[in-house]
Amino acid sequence: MTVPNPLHLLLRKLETHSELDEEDRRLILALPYTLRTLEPHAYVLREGETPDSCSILLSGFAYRQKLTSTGGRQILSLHIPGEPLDFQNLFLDEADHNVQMLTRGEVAVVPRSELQKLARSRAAVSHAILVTILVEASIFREWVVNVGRRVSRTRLAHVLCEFAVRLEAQGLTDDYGYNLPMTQEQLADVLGLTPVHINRTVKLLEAEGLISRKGRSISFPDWQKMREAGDFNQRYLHLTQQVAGRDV
Amino acid sequence: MTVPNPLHLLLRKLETHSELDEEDRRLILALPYTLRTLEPHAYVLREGETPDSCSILLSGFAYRQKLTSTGGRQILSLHIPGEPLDFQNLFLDEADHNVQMLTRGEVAVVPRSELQKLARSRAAVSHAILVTILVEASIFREWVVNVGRRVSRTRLAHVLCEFAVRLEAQGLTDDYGYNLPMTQEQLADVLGLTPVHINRTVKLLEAEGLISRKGRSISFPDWQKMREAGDFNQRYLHLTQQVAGRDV
DNA sequence: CGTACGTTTGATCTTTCTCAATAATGGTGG
DNA sequence: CCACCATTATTGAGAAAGATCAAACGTACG
Repeated sequence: MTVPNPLHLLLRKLETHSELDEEDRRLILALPYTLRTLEPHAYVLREGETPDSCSILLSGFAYRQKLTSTGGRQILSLHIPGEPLDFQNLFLDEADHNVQMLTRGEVAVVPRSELQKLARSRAAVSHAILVTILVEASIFREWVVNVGRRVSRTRLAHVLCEFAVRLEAQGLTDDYGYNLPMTQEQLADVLGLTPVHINRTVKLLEAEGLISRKGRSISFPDWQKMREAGDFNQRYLHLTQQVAGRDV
Repeated sequence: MTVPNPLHLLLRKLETHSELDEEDRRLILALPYTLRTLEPHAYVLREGETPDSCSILLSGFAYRQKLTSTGGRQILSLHIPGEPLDFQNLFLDEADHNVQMLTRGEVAVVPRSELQKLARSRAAVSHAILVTILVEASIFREWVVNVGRRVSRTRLAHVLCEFAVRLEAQGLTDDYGYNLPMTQEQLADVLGLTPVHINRTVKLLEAEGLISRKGRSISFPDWQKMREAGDFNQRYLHLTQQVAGRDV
C-alpha cells in the first residue's frame, strides 16, 4: 500500500487559482521532497538566510514574523495546511523575514532549485505560483489597512473572520467555528496590540455575543454580524479567482 | 528625430533584478502603449474593476489606497517614476485596491493581454515581473511592521528613509535630499496616523535636527542618525538582488 | 488681493499601553 | 490520581501616545 503523496496538497492549492494540464500535475507530484516534523516555534526560514529549500505546510500552522530594533515583534501572515511557506523567497536571494511554526506540524521540503527549474520549464506552473504570490500580497495589503486604520475591536474581528474563511475554503472547519491555534500574545503580535488589550477586546466581542469560546475553540453565533463588526469583505482573498490571463 | 521609447524606463526597472536577453528587450520595447497625462488624484485603477490595462509610471508619483467602512483611508504603497503600477493585478481578475496619482504625471498604458502574452512566451520576462512583484510584497510586509509596531517618530522616519533610498536607487535625488510629493494628510494615511499628529512628529524630527525642510523639500543632515531613528535597514528593498534562480 | 488649501498650535478626550498581581489551565513526575 | 510547575488568561489602576475639535496662520495661485 502506497502512502499518498503529500504534494497533492500543493497541487490542490495551485489549482484553486490556475489551470494545469496532466503533464504539469505529473511534474509537480514528481518533485523531490523530504518530510519533516517541526515543533512549535521551530524556524522554517530565518531573516538574512539564502533560502535553498521551499517548504509546503502539510499539517499544523505557521507564521511569518519580523522584529523591530526595540524588540517588538510583528506577525506578517498566518499559514494553514496546504500553503507554501517559501514562495515569497523563491526568487529572492536573501530572506527579509522569519518563518516559524505556530504549532507542531509537518512540512514537505522541496529543493528550491527543483521548483525553480519546474517553474522555468512549465509556464502554467510558473503562472500558478505567481497567482499564489499575488494573492498573498493582497492579504499583506489588507493587513496594512487592518493594522493602520482599524480600532482594536474591528481589527480583531477582521482577522478572526479572515482565518475562518481561509480555513473554510481549505475545508478545515465547519460552520465557521474552529480552533484558534495561538495564544493571545501571538494574536497581539498579529494585530500590533498588546496581550492585555487583546484579552480585553476578546472579552468584549464575547460579551457582545459576536464570538463564543470554549478554551481555544471559537465560533461565531451570528456570522453576518461578525463580518460587519470586522469590516470584513473577502474580496481581497480572491477565492473566486479562476484562470485570469490564460485564455488570451 | 525619434522620441525615445518610454518603455526603456520599464526595461531598466526589470533589469535591476533580472537578466534579459536581446530578444526579451526587443519584445518589451515593442509592446504597444498609449501615453496619458494624469492629474493629481486621478484614478489609475479602481477597486472592484477588472483591469484591462497595465500602466507604467513615467513621471510624477502615484499610490495604492484602500478605504475602511468608517471612511478611514490607508495608503498601501508609494510609486516613483519607472515603476509598474498594475503588476499586482496582472493576473487577478478583480482589483482589490485603488491606484491613484499623487501628483500630475505621465503613464504608459499597455494592454494587459499583451503583457500577459509576453510573459507567457518569454520565461525571462515572466521571471523579471515575478521578482518585481516579490520585492513589492516585501515592502508591504515592512509596512505592516512599520504601522503595527513602531511609534510615530520611528514610523515617520522609516518611510522618509525608504523614500530617499528608493529615489536614490532610481537616480532621482542627490545627497538623500528630495521633494516630498505629498501633504501631511496623505503622509498620515501612509502611516496610519492623523494629520495633526504627523505635523507634530515632523516638527519633532526637525527640532532634533534629523530632517531639514524648505517647503516640501526635505533633507537629512545626518543620514546615519536618520537611519537609526527610523529603525531602517534596507534589506527588504532587495536592491542588491541580482539574478536568483536563473543560473541553475 | 482673495480664496482654497495646507500647515501649525492649543486644549481636551480616548484608546491603548504599562505595570502589577491574581486566577486558570495543561502537562508532568511521583 | 494528585500535587506542582510553567504557561496563559484575566483583572485593576494609572500613564502615555495619539486622536479629536477648533482656530489661527501661511502660501500659492487665479
